Amino acid sequence: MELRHLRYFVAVAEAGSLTVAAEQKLHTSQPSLSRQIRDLEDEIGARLLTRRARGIELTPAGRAFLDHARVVLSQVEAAARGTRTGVPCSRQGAFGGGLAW
Amino acid sequence: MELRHLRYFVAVAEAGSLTVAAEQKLHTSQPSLSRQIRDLEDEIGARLLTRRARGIELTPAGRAFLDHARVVLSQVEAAARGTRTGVPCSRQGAFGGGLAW
DNA sequence: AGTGTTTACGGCGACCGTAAATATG
DNA sequence: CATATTTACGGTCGCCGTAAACACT
Repeated sequence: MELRHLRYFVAVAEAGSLTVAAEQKLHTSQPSLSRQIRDLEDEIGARLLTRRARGIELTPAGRAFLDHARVVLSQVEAAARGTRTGVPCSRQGAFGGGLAW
Repeated sequence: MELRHLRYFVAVAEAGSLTVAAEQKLHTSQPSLSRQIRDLEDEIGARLLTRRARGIELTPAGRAFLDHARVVLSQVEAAARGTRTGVPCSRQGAFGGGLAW
């Protein structure tokens, strides 16, 4: 698993559609995104979203994983910025700037 | 940045050497590892370790980032396992099993 | 039929491994 | 001079994009 998978999954969950997430949020092709999400589900070993005729819907597992993914991504960003600027993590605000830890 | 960079950096920090980390922990080539660490430093915008004649040493920024990286990696693992098994994150032990969040 | 996702397939970029070069004590 | 890291250089694997096929309403 790579951060790319988390970024892709969050975008899909927020857009509610593979097509919309690919074109408007990730600026990649929809088939490529479909493959990455499939790979993520295979690695986790659980179905994260149900494919419907009009977009997708999150499974319970998908909703749980979405929370995890958001936290991880925000913390990665906070780690990079905090390390770069020398600001200790405990001084950073929660979410959008990462959690304090 | 990808999780690969975090995994590589943690291995190097724990081994205290690019060579040892590459051969014994990551089972990859040392030059490839060297490049990935360099890329990570470039993206963060800070030197994470000082190259010495006998292995490496962490900079203050490196020590800070190491803490971040460990937390992120453990949370990613916890997210995957928690989602797979259906166990809510709050029921998982801290470290080695990820933090509760 | 129309929207949306999946599968098939070729191209290209990035990581990787080997080998040579550089640095440090 | 020995150890360790960096740079150079091909090879190969995987991601990406286009096109066609499939599913559902």
